Amino acid sequence: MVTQRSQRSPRLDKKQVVGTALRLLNETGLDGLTLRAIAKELNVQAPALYWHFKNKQELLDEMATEMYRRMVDTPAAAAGADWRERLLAANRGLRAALLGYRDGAKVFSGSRFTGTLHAVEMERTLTLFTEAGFTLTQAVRATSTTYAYTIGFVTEEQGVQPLPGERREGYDMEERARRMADFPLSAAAGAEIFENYERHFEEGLGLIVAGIEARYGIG
Amino acid sequence: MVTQRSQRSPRLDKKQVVGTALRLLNETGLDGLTLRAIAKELNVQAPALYWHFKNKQELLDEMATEMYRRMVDTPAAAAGADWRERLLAANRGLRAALLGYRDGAKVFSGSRFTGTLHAVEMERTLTLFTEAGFTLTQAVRATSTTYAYTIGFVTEEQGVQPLPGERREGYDMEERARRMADFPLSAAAGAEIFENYERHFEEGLGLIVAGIEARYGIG
DNA sequence: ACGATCTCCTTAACGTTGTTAAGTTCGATG
DNA sequence: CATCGAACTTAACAACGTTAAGGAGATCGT
Repeated sequence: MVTQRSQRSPRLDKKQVVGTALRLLNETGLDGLTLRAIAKELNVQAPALYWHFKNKQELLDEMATEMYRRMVDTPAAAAGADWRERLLAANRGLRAALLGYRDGAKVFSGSRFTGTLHAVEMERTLTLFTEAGFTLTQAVRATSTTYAYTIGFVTEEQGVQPLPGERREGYDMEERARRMADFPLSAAAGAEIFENYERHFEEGLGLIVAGIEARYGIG
Repeated sequence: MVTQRSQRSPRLDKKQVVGTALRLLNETGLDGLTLRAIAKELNVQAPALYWHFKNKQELLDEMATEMYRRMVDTPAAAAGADWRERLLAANRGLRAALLGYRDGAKVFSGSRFTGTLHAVEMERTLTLFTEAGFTLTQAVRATSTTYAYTIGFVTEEQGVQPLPGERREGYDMEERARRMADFPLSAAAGAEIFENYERHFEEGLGLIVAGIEARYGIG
């Protein structure tokens, strides 16, 4: 039987698969991201992927790691000499990275990093914080509190707005207003919550930074 | 053919299905929570569930709503006359509710509430906050910042520790210490992060509360 | 009392999914 | 040039969510 590979493409490697999967993620969403779809995009049959990955979760782990890698490579996300600038930049960068992919927050929080890049970055951050006067415990709590906030925030955000510009079905503001007729404050709050995610995120992040300053006495 | 129902149980209703599904969730996890498994538990065939729910997502939405309902019914979670006590109680209650079910945070953040109970509760909270001196915008941001934090925190927590006491594979502390040999601060931070979730959560929540006080000037 | 109707479930089946087993191609190596 | 291992293929499996069609049993109007 004739070989099926219509296109004589060079051999697959992990990086290529991960890159294709990430690109496809934006078109299909996490639910639609099947191994067969990824394989088709690579002119390959689905089981071929099992040569490079133990299973789908391992591919997802690699995707999350690649998302993180690209985030770190973004100059803005790694900037900041002062601890406060760094904290802001890191979390803005994280949010931007997650928003860069449909269901980005879900992929991220459902996977585990491979390699040690995240450790390198963590070490750098903790060093900067302890040198700024934080104890190690304080440094850990400051950074992981904002981290949890950002992950939670974007998870919510992408539940409503899968990609910037799009809007998930069932989030019709008019219909919401109708159901909220008996709850005036909540109705008014809706506009605050479901619009202007950017500003909303900044404000929350600012609250946490203010709390760190107040609580740990480091201005 | 003889009827297959071995046990002449009374008829199904939504509440019963949701309750069974929630109980089963703790045994199987979200991945193992199949319609067939739920149906078997109810001595029913899988398609029977489609009489009560449009699809699986609608059942998950109902499960999330029921989780919320039980949370609100817990006295501790609804307590607090002062805004600060209320904020603490609400988020401790939320975390406890999520930890009550395996993959609770995932179920919660992947679903949408049905009914208007959450609106009732939101209205109550926003009323309390505005009466305490917050503007509506401030009230919304204070509450939803802590909400995002809690969701994000427990998502992380359950990624490592599916149920209190259990521990997901791949989170062996010894092996982690070995990989972190070149990153002393991060290695030391590990103990801080992966143990003592309770205290860690409280500390982060405290940071946000302190930030709200500092930023909005409401003591 | 009795057929009609509606509710709630059953059986059967479909297409898709992740994954495994076994065989095939092909470039590098001895 | 034969050999061998890496990197694929085809074929198949069990399990999943979901739909279609039908059947039992209570309820109701007459």
